[in-house]
Amino acid sequence: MKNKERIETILEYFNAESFRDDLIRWFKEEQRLLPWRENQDPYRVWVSEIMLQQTRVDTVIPYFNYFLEKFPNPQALADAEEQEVLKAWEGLGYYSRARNLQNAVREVVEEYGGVVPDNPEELGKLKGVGPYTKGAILSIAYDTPEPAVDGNVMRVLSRILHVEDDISKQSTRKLFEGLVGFLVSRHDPSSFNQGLMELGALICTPKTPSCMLCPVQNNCRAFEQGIETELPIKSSKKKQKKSPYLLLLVQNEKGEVLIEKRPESGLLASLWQYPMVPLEDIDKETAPHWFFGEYGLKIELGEPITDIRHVFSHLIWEMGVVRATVKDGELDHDRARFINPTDMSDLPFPVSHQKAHPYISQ
DNA sequence: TATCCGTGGTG
DNA sequence: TCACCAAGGAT
Repeated sequence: MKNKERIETILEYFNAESFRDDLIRWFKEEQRLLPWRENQDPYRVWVSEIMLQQTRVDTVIPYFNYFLEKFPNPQALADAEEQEVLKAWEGLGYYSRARNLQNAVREVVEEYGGVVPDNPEELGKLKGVGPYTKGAILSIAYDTPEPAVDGNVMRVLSRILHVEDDISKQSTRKLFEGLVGFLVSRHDPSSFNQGLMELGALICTPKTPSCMLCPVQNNCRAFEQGIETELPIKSSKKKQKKSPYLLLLVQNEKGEVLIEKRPESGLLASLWQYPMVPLEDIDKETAPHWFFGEYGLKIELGEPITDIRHVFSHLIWEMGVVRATVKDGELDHDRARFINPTDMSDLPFPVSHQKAHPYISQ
């Protein structure tokens, strides 16, 4: 297995014993007192892990307390109406978590006598229980040495072990599960897994980690090299923002078409384009008669021609192309002019070709 | 594999 | 102001 070789390479000169001991010692001394840490009740651990998915600890605490007051055990949650459960979840977000949790709890009540399974196979089949939650329940509630890899763990171990894999890729999580599988304490897997997450939450934070306070600083390769803020590698999949426009083909009495020059700096600097108006700036009351104030023209909108979509790395223009004719006024603008369409025969023409650029180089 | 699912905090 | 998140999972 290729992953196994990588794991062995990564851990070859790593002092796992020292790391484990320091981490667990620190966790036992410094861990926050949280409601779900009062005992090892698998049901409480389960509920807490679901609530904590993509959700801050401070946000979860009051919900957790209320939820367990209302549904103190699997039977109580199984017997409740779904609307009752959703009501208790109201404001937490990701409401499918609540529905899945209740469905899974009902399955536990019916299939396992109300006892949360203590093995990976049965646990992993439950709705809403993925690889992380499965490992968290097994290790925290049942002291089983299973990896529980979440965002904290990947960030912490990326730094500790100097792993440069992109943590936004799903395959990377498997690498870290393999690494934790070797590193996890057989003696106290609960404190080890929780310690990794607690370290990520309190010390090894995303932007400005408190390395001077870190209990495992001596075993951190990123700190040793001064690159802790460079890790983890995470390809920001920030989705392109969509910007809807109206692209106007404004014709004067000679049949010429209006084009404008973009600003000299910024996106597509100094390139010519057909006038584009953000859709949100258009007053639908005045359409189709429209005073094109910026250019000193009064125009009348014609029929829509087509839609053009232009994708940049960081944004998307979605342009509705509309024909328009000049009704009145004189062009008065230093960065706009009318051009004879036949002069543009060799230039990209956005109307006739969907994939062509909406702007004109010159 | 990429997207979607919610909300409130933050630099 | 606003992108980026914070103990993921389902599809």
